[in-house]
Amino acid sequence: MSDPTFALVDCNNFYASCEKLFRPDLKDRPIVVLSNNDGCVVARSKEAKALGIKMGVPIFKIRHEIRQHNIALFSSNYTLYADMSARVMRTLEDLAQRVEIYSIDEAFLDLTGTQSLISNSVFGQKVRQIIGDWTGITVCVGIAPTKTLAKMANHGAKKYPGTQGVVDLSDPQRQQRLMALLPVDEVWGIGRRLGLRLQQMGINSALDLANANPKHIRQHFSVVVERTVRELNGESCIELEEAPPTKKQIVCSRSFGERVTTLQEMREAICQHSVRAAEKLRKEKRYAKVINVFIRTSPFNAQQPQYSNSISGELSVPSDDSRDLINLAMRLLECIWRDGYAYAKAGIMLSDFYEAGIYQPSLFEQEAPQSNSREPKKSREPKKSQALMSTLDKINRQGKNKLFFAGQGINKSSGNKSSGTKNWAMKREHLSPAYTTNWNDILKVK
DNA sequence: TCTGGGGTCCTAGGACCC
DNA sequence: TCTGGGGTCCTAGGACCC
Repeated sequence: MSDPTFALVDCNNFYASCEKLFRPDLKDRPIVVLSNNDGCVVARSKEAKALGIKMGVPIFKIRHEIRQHNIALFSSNYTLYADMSARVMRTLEDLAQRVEIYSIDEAFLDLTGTQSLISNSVFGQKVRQIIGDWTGITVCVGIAPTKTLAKMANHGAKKYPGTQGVVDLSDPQRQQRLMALLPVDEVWGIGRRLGLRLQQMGINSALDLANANPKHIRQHFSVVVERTVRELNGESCIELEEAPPTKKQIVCSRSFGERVTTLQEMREAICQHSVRAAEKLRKEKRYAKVINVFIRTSPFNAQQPQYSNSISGELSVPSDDSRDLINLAMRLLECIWRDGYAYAKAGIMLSDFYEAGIYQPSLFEQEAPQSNSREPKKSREPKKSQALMSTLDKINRQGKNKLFFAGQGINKSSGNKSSGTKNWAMKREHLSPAYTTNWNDILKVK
C-alpha cells in the first residue's frame, strides 16, 4: 500500500470571483460580497483584501472606504455560487478517482498511489489549468500526506505567489519549514479560543504544536486537538469522506430585513422557515420528530429591551409533511411569543430523524400522524401526504414558490414601496442576475 | 439606521438505574 | 452518626468549520 496522499483544491475568493466572472468591467476593481440581509462582508476580491477590508466586518463600518476606493458591492447570490461550485466539482470528479466535496468552494482529492504516473506538483498545475479553462475560476492546490497538512499546503499556495498556486508538502523537511512560519491559530481545527490557550502554554507556531506531546495535549484539550497534532506529524487520522453523511439536524433561520413586532408577521416568517425546512427534510429522505422554534431581539442593540427564547416540541409520529411541521411550529411559537419587543431574528430547527418505515411508535402512541391534538383525530393518510408533498416539490422546482402555504403570507405592496415584498423578508439591495440558472438573465454579447 | 446562516463534534454534569 | 460505584442517557454549552 502506498502512503496516503491528499490534495486540497480551494477556489480563490470564490464568491467574489463568481461575481467578477460575469462583469469583465470590474476586472481590476475591488469588490466585496455581503452576507444575507447585506449585513457583513463574507468575501473580498484580491483588490479589496489589499485595501485591508476585513472578513466579517459589518458593512456600515466601512462606508467610508467603500466610497473612497469605489468598491463594488454585491448581495449574496447563492443560486449563482452553487451553480458555479457544481461546475468546479464536476470537473474535479473527472480528474481524480475519489473526491470529497468539503464546502461550496473546497474539495479534498485522494491522490494515493498516483505518484508513479504523475508528480504531485504537475498534477496540481494541471488541475489549476483545467478548472481555469473550463469554469473561469482560479484555484490553489495543496498536497500532503494528511488532510491537515494539505490544508496548510493550500494556505501556503495562496499566500506565496512564488508557488504558482501549488504546494506539495510530501517532503517532511518542507512540512517543518512551512509549519515554523504558520501561527498556531491558523492550523485547521484550531480557532481563536484554542489558539489563545495554546499560546499561553508557549505553543505559538504550527511547528510548536506538531512537537507537543499528543498525550499531554489530550489531557489539556480534547481528542480533537490530539488528532490535529498527529496529523501535523504526517499520521493520517481524518479520512476522505466521499458520500456526505446524512444530516442529523436541519436549521432554517434568518435575520429580518426590518424588525418584526407583530405576532402575525412572526407567524409568516416561522411558517416560511418551516416550509423550507420541510423541503430540505424531504430532499434528505428523512422524517423528523423534534422541532425547535426560536425568536430573538438584536443582541447588538443594548438600549432596546432584550428577549430571546426557544422551545422544543415533538410530533406524535415523525413526519416530512409541511403541514405537520407548520402546525407544531405555530403552536410552539405561541408559547414563547411576547408582545412589546422588536424581533431581529427567528428560526426553526428539526432533529431526531428517521428513515421511512423505521420508526417504532411506543406502546401508547397513536400510530398515524396527526396534525394537531386538539383537532378531531383525523390522521393523514401517508400515501396522500406523500403524493401531495412530491407534487408540491415538483412544481416549486420549476419556479421558486409557485405554490405556497397561506401562512407564509402574501406579498404586500407596502404603500410607499413599489417592490411589494414582505417587510420582514431579507434585504438584498445589490443582487446580481442569475446568469447561469435563468434564461432571462443570461449574458448578452452585443 | 446598519452586525449571516448552517452545520458538526466533544465534554461536563445531572438524572437515573442497579 | 454512617451514606458506593459504575454505567447509561440526555442536555447544554463550548469549540470549531466554511
